[in-house]
Amino acid sequence: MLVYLMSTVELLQEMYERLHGHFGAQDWWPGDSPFEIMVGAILTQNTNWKNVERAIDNLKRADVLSLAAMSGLPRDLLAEYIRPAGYYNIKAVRLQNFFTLINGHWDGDLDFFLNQPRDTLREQLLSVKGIGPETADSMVLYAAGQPIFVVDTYTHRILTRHEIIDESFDYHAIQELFMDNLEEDTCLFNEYHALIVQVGKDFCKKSKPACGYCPLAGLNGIFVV
DNA sequence: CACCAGGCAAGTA
DNA sequence: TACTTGCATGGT
Repeated sequence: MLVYLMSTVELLQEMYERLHGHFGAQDWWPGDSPFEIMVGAILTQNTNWKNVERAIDNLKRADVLSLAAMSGLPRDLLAEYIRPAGYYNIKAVRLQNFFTLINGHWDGDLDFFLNQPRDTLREQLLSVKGIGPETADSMVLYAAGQPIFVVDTYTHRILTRHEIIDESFDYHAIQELFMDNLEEDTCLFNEYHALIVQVGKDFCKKSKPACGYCPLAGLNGIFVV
């Protein structure tokens, strides 16, 4: 009997096709402007998106959802607006650190900032205290529209449960796995990450490995119980 | 009631 | 280097 093992390229393509076939296009990121997307990226850290929407809505109703307006807010007031997103004191500081980068080094010109070469842009974002790899990559991909693969906890959990990687793979290793084996395509990376989040929410919760009806069941020959 | 959500940084050993 | 902890609201 002949056993055929998929290559990594085929595996990641198969995974994408299954997810896209099951969930359809996700059309991320929900946000009306690059600035809103970047604010949302900081607010959604370890936080349900629904709560982020409440915070964004507060900012919109106060008519301060712009770089100029938000930069001028005292920290306490900013924290009050974003309270529903949780961690509001820390996130207020993180937002202000981000504003300082754009205003200080780029004279408040967000479009110019976002049009830098990808790796330079990523480095600048990572230099901000409060912007880590996932937040930076979310901004690069969804606000700047430049091709980079966003990794999150669901990505790590799904890949380990299907024995595509072992526990030791860190953020960068997982990112390389996708980027070395897929076409460097903004639209593909955009959809792929969004689909992973969706299948994670529905089928791959931390304490509920109920993947019986999961669209990824049997991927890589592994039927997760 | 416990647990989780589209992380990150600082502290400890 | 490799864990652990603080941050905090709102939903299930």
